[in-house]
Amino acid sequence: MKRVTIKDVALEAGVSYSAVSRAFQDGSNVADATRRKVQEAARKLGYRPSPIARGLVQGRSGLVTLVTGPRQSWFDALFFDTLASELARAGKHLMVATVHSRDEMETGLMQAVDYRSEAVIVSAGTMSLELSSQCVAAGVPVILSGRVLEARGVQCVLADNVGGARQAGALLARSGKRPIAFFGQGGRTFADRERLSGLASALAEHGMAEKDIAIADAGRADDAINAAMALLAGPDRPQAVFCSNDGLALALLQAALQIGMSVPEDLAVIGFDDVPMAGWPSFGLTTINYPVERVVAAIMDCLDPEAIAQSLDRTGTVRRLDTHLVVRRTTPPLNRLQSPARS
Amino acid sequence: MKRVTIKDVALEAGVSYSAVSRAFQDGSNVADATRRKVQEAARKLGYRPSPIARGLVQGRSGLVTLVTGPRQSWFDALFFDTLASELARAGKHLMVATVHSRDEMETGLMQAVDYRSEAVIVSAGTMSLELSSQCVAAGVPVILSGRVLEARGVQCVLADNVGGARQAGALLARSGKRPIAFFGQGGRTFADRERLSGLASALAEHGMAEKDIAIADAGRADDAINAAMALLAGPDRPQAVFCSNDGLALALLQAALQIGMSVPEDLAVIGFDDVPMAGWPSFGLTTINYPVERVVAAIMDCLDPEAIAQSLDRTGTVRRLDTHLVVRRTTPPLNRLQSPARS
DNA sequence: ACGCATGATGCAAACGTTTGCAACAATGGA
DNA sequence: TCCATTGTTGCAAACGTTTGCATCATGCGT
Repeated sequence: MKRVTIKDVALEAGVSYSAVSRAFQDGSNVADATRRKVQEAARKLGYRPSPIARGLVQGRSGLVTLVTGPRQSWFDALFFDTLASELARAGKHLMVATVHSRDEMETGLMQAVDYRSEAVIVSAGTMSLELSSQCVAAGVPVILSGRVLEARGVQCVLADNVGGARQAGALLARSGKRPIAFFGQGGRTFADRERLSGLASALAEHGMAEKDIAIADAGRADDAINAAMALLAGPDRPQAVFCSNDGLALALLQAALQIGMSVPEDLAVIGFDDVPMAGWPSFGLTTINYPVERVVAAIMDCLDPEAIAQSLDRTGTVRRLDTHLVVRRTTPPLNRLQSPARS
Repeated sequence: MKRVTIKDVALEAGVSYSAVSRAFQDGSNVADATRRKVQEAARKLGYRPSPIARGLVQGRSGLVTLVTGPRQSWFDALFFDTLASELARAGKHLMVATVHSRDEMETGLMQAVDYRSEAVIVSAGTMSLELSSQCVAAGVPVILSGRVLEARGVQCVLADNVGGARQAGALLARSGKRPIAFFGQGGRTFADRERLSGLASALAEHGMAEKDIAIADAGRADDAINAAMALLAGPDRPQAVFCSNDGLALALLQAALQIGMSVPEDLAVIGFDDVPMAGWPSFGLTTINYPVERVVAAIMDCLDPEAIAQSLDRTGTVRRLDTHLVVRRTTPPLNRLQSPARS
C-alpha cells in the first residue's frame, strides 16, 4: 500500500505542499480557509505526518530516550510506568535503552544521540562528566534521575536522601533499640551512599559513631531475602534496621517473620520510597515517602524547552525533592520513644 | 557543533559518498582497500550513521515498538526487562507505547506505524482484527504476546494456559480439599479466561461441575490483598485456590498468613508463571512454570525477516509454549494425594 | 591483441518533510 | 490614486542517507 504523503494532500486540497506542511504546525501563517481545506483533504486521504522525515530536517525526532537498568526495586518499576504515561500524555515518544554494565552506558547514550532525541533521561548506571558533555555537545540535553552531576546541559532530579535518612535515623535512635544497622546496596548507587551518610549524621547527633552502624549489603535483588536472613542470623543481630529502599525492607520483614522475630518488638524496620505495597495492611512498613509522581513531574519540567535552554546557559540545575517520614507499624509507637537528642 | 556526515567522511577518504554508504553495509560491493580507507576516515572524524536519514529512504527505522500497559504483575515486569535486553543484544531499538484504555490502543499502534517500526509487539490491551490488519497493511508486522488472533501478518506467542491449568486442577482435585476456588482477573485477559477454562476442564474430569468453582476477582493489582482477604473471609471459604498468576498467589499467601491459616494444611495454593519470587524460601509457592526467557526467545524468532515473510504469506503463526507444574510447599506433598481420576 | 564479463565506483534521484526567500494579493492610510 | 504594510502563498533548497543506473578499469578467455 502506497503511503499517502504531503503531496497527495496538497493535490487533493489544491494547494502547494508547503501550505500543507504549514497547516499542520500551529505558529504559522495560514489562512483559516486553507487550513480547513487541508485538514479536510488529509482526513479524507488518511494522511499521517511522518515523524522521521520531519526529524531529518528539524534535527529532532520527537523521541525521548530513557537509559535504565533492569528494574531492581518496586520504585524503579513504578517510576518507569509513571514516566511512560506522562510522556505519552505530553505527546513525546519513549525509546528505552537498557544498560547492565558500565560500558553499555555509552551505547545507550549514543543511541539517544543517533536518534536525535529531545533529551536523554538516565536512571541507572554511572554517568561520567565526559560522557554527559559528549551528549550535550551533540545537542541532547541530559536529565539525571537519582544522582547529581553539575555540568552544562545536565539537569538532575533526586530525593533529599540525607534529609529523609536523618529522620529515619532520629526515629531509630530515639527508639532506644541497639544495635542499629543499615541494610543497603553496598554503596553502589548514589542514593544508597547518601542515605547511609544521612543515617550516620543523625546517629552522630545522638552520640553514636559511624562504626556503631552495622552495614549489610543486599547484593542483587534476588538475594535480598538471603541477605536479610544473614543479617538477622549474624553474630550481633540488630534490633533496628534502616533499609536503603522498600524492597529491601519488605524482604527483611519477610525474613523476620520466617525466623519468628516479632516486629516492631524485636526488630524495628524503616524503608525508603514508600511504594504502594509498603502501605498494604499486611506490611504496614514505616518508611520515608518519596513520591514517584513528583519525581516524574520534575522530570517533565526538565523537558520544557525553556528549562533546557536555561540549563544550557548556566551550569545545570538540580532539583531536590522533599521526603518525609511515614510512621506505620514496623517501628515502635511514637509515644514510647525517648525524647529527641536536643530541644 | 556541526554534525559529521557521510560527505565529510567521503571528502576525508577521497571517495564518493556512495562509496562511504556502501562501506557501512555488509552485502555490498566495495573493494577492501576502499572500505578500510573509509572506516579509517570515519573513525578519525567520529562519524556516526544517522538512523533517521537511513530510515527515511529505507522505510524502516530500526525501531521495534512495544505496546504495553502498566505492569500489573511480576511476570510483566520481568518480561519487559528480558525483552529489552534481548532486543538490545540483537541491535534493535525499543520504543514503548503505554496503553491504559481500549482507545489508546490505536494511538500506540499508529505510533508504531508512523515511526516505521520493524514490528510492533503487543502485550497489553485488546487487539481487534481491524486494527491489526491496518498495521500489517501499513507494513508493520504484529506480534501478539499472551493472546491469539489469527490473521495475515500477525504472529502470536503464548503459554499453553489450558495445559498448565489442567495440571494445577488435577493436583488440587487429588488433594481432596474442597471447595476449590479460582482467584483471577474476572476474565479481563485472554490468559485469565484460558486458565479458568483449563481448571474447569480438569475438575470436570474429577466429577466436579463448573458451578463448584468459586470465582474471585482480584480487581486492580493494588487490591489483590484485599480481594484475597475477602475471599478467605467469605461465607464458604475455599480450602484450595488456583490463582491466575503468581502475584495473586503471593497476595493470597500473605492474606492467609495474616488471618492465621496455615498453608498447605488449611489452604492449598497454586500460582501461574513461576516468577523468581515464587521460589524464594519464604514463599515456596507451588506454581505453573512459564519461563519468560522462552517467551522472549519466541518473540525474537518472530522478528526474524523470514518468519515475518512467512506470516505475511499464510495466515499468521501461533507459538504455544509448554508449561509445567512445579510443586513446592503451598500444596500438600505428592505422596499424600488421592490417586488420579482415571488410569 | 580483442572483446566480454565482472567488480568497483560515481552520479543523481529518490525518501517526506520544513523553511528562507521572494512573489503576490489585499488592505488601509495619505 | 498610489504606496506601504500586512498576511498568504509557492518555489526550491535543505536534511543525511540509500540505491538504480551508467561508467570505467581490470582481468580473463580466445
